[in-house]
Amino acid sequence: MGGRVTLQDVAAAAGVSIKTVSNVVNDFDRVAPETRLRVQGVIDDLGYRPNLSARQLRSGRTGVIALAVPDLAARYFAELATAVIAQARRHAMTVLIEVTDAERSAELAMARGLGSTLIDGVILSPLALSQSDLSGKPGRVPVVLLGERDYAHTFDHVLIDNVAAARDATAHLLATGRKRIAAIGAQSGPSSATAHLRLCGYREAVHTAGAPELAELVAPATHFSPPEGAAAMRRLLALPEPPDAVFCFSDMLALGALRAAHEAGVRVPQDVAVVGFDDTEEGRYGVPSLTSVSPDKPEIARQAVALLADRIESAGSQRKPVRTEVGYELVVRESSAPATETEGTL
Amino acid sequence: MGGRVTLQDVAAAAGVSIKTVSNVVNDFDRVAPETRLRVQGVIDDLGYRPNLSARQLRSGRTGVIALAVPDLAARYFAELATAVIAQARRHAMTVLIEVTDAERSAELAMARGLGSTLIDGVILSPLALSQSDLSGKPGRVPVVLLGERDYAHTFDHVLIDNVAAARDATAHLLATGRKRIAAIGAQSGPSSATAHLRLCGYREAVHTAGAPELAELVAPATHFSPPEGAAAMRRLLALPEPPDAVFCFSDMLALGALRAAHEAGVRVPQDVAVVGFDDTEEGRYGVPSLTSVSPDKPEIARQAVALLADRIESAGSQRKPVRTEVGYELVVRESSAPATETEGTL
DNA sequence: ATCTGCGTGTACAACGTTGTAATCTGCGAT
DNA sequence: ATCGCAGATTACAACGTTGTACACGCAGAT
Repeated sequence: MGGRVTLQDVAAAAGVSIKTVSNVVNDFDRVAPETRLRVQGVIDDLGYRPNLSARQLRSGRTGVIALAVPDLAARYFAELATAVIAQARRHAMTVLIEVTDAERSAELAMARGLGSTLIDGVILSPLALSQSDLSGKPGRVPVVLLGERDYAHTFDHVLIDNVAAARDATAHLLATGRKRIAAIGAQSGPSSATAHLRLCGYREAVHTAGAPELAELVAPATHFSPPEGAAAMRRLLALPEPPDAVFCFSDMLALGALRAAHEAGVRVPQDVAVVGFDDTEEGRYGVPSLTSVSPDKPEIARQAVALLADRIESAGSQRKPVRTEVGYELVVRESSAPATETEGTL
Repeated sequence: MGGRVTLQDVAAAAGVSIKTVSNVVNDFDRVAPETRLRVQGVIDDLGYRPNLSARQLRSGRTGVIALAVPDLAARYFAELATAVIAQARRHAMTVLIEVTDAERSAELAMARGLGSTLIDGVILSPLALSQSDLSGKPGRVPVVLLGERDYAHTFDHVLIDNVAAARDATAHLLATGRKRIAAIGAQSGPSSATAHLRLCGYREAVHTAGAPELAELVAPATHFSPPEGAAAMRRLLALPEPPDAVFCFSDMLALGALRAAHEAGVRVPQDVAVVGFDDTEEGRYGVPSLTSVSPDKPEIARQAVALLADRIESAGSQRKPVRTEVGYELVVRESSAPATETEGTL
């Protein structure tokens, strides 16, 4: 089993030429059924496995795609990665995961197709990239972007309607009778498409409801992490008139916020309702369980891999970039239940 | 920038032979300083990047290692993966992540070095593999195992002392005055090394303290997931004499247990203390925050990558497999605070 | 002036695969 | 019997890289 078996070896053992074996392996049609059977037998016996390097060298393909995410430890991306790996398998592709640490340079490098030469394409989840970073020429390899607005139609692109989702989440809080809705996760600068879109949705909902939009209720966060969420929540709770609901731009922020509320002796959802974004498993099993916007991750993965695979197949053909929108859902759990109904739960 | 630049192109532009460029790229010594400088300049100008496929085809290396984990969405592995990626970068290697879904066949395939031919080596975190599965011949590629007992010294191997860690965790609960300590996460069958070791540690501690060891207090769990933890906790709480402390074999189990306790109106840590294992971030930000055994993940990653890199470098040389033990720490948080001290916190 | 030797640089082959084009076989049609 | 033809198989080259072996030029030694 140890030493590599090559086409050469199989060919010798089967008494045919290398190319015939290659044809069998690749399921080409110009092979007589009986030959095919015999060769296949030898392949199985010897345990032949094609050398991907040689294959790529010849054909330009490796069957490996890269998934570039800001942070793998962020549950959302771990779940997304799992979904992408599963989808890639269905396309007979392997996934190489890159962690960009949300650094602009790293994301840019991936978008340009640098990184490993081994990859056929990239699925990139940009956090730090601005629109102008990507508007330029596409790089060496096919790229599919995830989760942002369409970057000047330069790349294929899978996203959810962040504005609508944020609006729905905020509207839900208003519908449960909350009046002072805060937002956690605002980010300034051009590099923060996601945060910006969610903030827009939040504002739209607040505006539609005729509620006052107070600058003091919009809390910034540099990272979408629990510590940032906790810090922001502490600031909000320290206000003279604290909010009675908080819409967090990610579940990690929300978990931090829950934590801060707990420490401050503020009850969730009785005193303040909390809604997150991403619907990660830790939110589902938090105490209280977290209401959250749930993007359809499997569908995102399916679309992204399909688009990338298509782009790879038809290399050269100049298909126009596609923008695919994927659904989401607001999953209501304890953290935003109307104050009256929840008393009994405890 | 689009079309690939090859050694050929650089050589032509610099007026030297292909091999000389290759020598510059690989930092060989048979190149005159001035030539080196000139060639390097052209390389930079043209943006040459070596084709890894061709390189491997020739030299047998890709600079890509695989990390095979049971489940990427499990926070522990996501954090571990992040650490491994960081370490690999320091060795100029890229990481390809495989998800085995804790399936024996998939783990076995990785251990045998199947999967992609592109990889130079594998770091495998086995869950379902039994000792005998691995005792056989090592496969095609170097393999480093994580987190289990030493498999018959066939492979390099990085682990923490699971028995001691579990013993410490349990002893900690006993030290805070708990009497009836339950365990969640027991698994039967030969394929469950981790669970088995942690159960041993738990038993040792209970035994040492002279406490009665009750079979009813040991709850099994097929997966280390929140739902399983919650189900187990519900069963324990339904006992005529429920436990006053629970040692969970993973943080995910513990989070489920916390959840179940909350739903049952049982207070943590006042009524029942909970300790987890893995020290994942969601445990740290849970309510209450989770006491947990914290393996030194960065060190695990460092050792594993170093061992693998060494094994790859010295291919052929028959260095004996190494067993490296890495430290851990019990991080005490709210979920196991002595009942008296915590009253004020709420 | 020739030889030796060292410091540089180069030609060639090979890694395992696949696309192209050529060859071979057998069979029906002429 | 010969030709043509289609199906089946094969030879060859090439992908980009690196190890081996050799060639070149120039110094100092003979």
